[in-house]
Amino acid sequence: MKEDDSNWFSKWEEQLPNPEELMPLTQTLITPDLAIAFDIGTSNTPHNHHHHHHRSLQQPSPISTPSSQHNSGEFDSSDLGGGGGGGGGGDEPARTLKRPRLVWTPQLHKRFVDAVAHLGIKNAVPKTIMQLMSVDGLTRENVASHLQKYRLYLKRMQGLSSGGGGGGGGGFGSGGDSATDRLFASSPVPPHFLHQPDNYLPYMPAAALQQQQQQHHHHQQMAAVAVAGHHLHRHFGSNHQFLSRQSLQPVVHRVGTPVHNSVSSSYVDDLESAQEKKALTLFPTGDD
DNA sequence: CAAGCAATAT
DNA sequence: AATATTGCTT
Repeated sequence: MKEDDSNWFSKWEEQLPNPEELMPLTQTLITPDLAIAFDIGTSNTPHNHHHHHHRSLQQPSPISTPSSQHNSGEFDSSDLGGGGGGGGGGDEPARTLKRPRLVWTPQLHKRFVDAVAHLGIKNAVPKTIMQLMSVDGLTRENVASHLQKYRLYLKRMQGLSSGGGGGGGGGFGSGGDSATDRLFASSPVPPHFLHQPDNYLPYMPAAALQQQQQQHHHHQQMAAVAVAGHHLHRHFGSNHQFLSRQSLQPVVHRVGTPVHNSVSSSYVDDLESAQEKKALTLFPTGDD
């Protein structure tokens, strides 16, 4: 029996490239206008009239999508977002702008799980998780939706497996694992997730609580947001994945806060289940 | 308003 | 299928 395409696809998932490797980080992917136009609205920012809308939501990433193995670096990213893209005449699409669907890559999910783990179940609410993840482009709703699903996944698991559940690579319902579960299963589930949320870590989350949507730091953080231009099809031809990075804003960021943002830097993503034990230093504290 | 959750929509 | 969105409750 030959392993069908799913095989390479699976491997691709696991070996998921880190942003650093793929992203030359040549330019800001999301323009400030766009950024504020979109996600900030989640909290407040009633209305900013900005008649300037760039539609450069995504750029043709140099990334070879799994399917485009032999991509020639063509940018067919085309419209996307609508930005209206090319819409032609109308350049007032800002109102109807829709964000592309977020693709939860294993790496991104890992970040999500890490955030939840470090926050504790109790403090792990969408807004906080979102802030802790520090991923540009992530909205509260993105997280909320994912969190909901994730909780269902956890519950589902508590029922059938007490032992294999958390194991990275564990978690396989006997016959009940859907592809969705594969995503969730790709990251190690902290043990206390599966139990009753007894009061753990009564302290510590303080450092994590930052109020700011706008990111600061002009350094490498990890932002791996992939957006689907169209429906995801794992077929050759049309499949674009874009890794976006943090968009740096010219915003003056105050250093007056005695609290260090070590939050973001405290993250160390390690791929434990990876075949390769390449320890990814997402936050090279040394290169600073 | 934010969060949680089920149902529903795309 | 995977996410987003909506409705309703807390």
